[in-house]
Amino acid sequence: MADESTVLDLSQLRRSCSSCALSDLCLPAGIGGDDLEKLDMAIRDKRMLDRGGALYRDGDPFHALYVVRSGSLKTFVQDDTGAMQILGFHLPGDIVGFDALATDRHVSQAEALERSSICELPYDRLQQVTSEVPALHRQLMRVVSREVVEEHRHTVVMGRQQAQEQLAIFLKSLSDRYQRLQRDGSMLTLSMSRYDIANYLGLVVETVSRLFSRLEEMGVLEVNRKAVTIRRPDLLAELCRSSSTSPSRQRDNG
Amino acid sequence: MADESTVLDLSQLRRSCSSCALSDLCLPAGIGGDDLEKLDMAIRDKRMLDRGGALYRDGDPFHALYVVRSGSLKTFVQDDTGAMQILGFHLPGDIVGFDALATDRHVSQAEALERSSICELPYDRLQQVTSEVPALHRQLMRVVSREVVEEHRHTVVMGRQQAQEQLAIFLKSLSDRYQRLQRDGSMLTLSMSRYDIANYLGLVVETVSRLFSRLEEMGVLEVNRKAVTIRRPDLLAELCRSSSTSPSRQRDNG
DNA sequence: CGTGGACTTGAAATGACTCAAGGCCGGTGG
DNA sequence: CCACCGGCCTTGAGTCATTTCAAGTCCACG
Repeated sequence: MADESTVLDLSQLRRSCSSCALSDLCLPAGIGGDDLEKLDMAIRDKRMLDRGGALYRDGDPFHALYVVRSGSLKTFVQDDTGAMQILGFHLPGDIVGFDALATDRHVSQAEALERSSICELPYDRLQQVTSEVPALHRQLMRVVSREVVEEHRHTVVMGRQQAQEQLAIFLKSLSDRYQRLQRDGSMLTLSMSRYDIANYLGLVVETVSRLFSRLEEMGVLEVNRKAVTIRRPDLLAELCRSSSTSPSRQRDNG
Repeated sequence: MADESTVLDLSQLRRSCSSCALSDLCLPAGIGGDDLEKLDMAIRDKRMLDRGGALYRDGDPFHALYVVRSGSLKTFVQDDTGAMQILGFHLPGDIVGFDALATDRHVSQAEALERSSICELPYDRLQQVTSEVPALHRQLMRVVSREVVEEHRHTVVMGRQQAQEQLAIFLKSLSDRYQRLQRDGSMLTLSMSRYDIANYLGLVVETVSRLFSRLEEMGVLEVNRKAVTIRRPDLLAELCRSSSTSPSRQRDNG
């Protein structure tokens, strides 16, 4: 799966949403034949990023949206002291860069977690196509809305009081995303570090490490560095909503 | 401020983005005269909500975006057990409802925190106008991008380890929003309950209550139920980045 | 004036953090 | 090929902030 991009002929993959396995996940979803050709015209050459390579940095002028083709990214913000907060992990089919639309400058950063291939969608070309293809406009709004909903999910995870619950939800959601990509949802390859996971969840790395060990002891997971196997999906699902019985968060008491 | 909406003539306010004090904050920002008229056509009658009144519920079919004109809202999700997670608090000029664009159904809820006046923007009309006014399309993307960035901010707050820091940032950000609305940023009226604040930050209500007391003891705030006065903005700003010296979150160690 | 919900406060329990040490692995250079 | 190094990860012990549990107060409202 990791070397897919190196095996395929790069030039062949240029401008070919129709031939892309992700077409029904990312932008072209629900867009017909002729319009798809027009969309292809808006896509610039793919871009390869090595692990740690930056797709964009805080303050960069906005000029494109990006689709992950293979590999994975993290997006994050850093405050003036250099403290980082991870905003999301992005798998193939995910689109990043929406943060810059408001101010024409990126206000977050995107970085490859492993060798990754990225589709670049220059925004001026995209706008041009959008004006010709109303369906694409609608689709673009859908995609950015998906982003909003995805961040709601992140908020819900961070709002949990129990760290174990947070990690369980994180793993389950990763598993779900794997399945949507036709991968085996029980065999996760965590391209992000434990530090990243901890940061994403608002925890410290030791807590995350201990939780992995605990979940392994419980027989839920089999952990081997970055390779995590979900042995008991049923138990994992259980843990996602276990101690949600805390009364203060229980209801809508406004 | 709370009775502004009742003082003004309701019918006069209908379809009048140009006469709205919020015009440079919400959708019409950066849209010229003629186009503004067209936009006005997309706006349906205003809607009043009483405290606790629902603007939309989880599962409701999508048909409009909403602008807060006066008052305030909270948006939140509830899981199957009824546990709530607050996603945001929304002041005049804020637009809500973007969550539904992806699936044509709302996947969150919006509820008034006090008597509030809402502009309704039926999406089909909006789309119609959008096709005639390209600048509006661009503006719409800007606005939803602002939403994305705003949620990033929420994520950063929730990621903090110290509850006091979280509350300080929450109050400071509320103060900043007040100032953008030409209000006195040092006199906050918390229309949301302590439960809501706690939930929004991922804490329990007792912790929030204690923190208010502590901040008052420290001379930072003067707390009087829902009325909070910021006595020492300098100290408050200090607290926002105080204990950010925790090493695990410090840098980008991926 | 009484009731109920929101809020506050105290005391105790606990789960996550901090600090510290050690293990593991991949990469590098001899 | 092996030894060394450094970063990532794990584990342990102790501390502490936050949660939990339990009263009790305040205020709005009927």
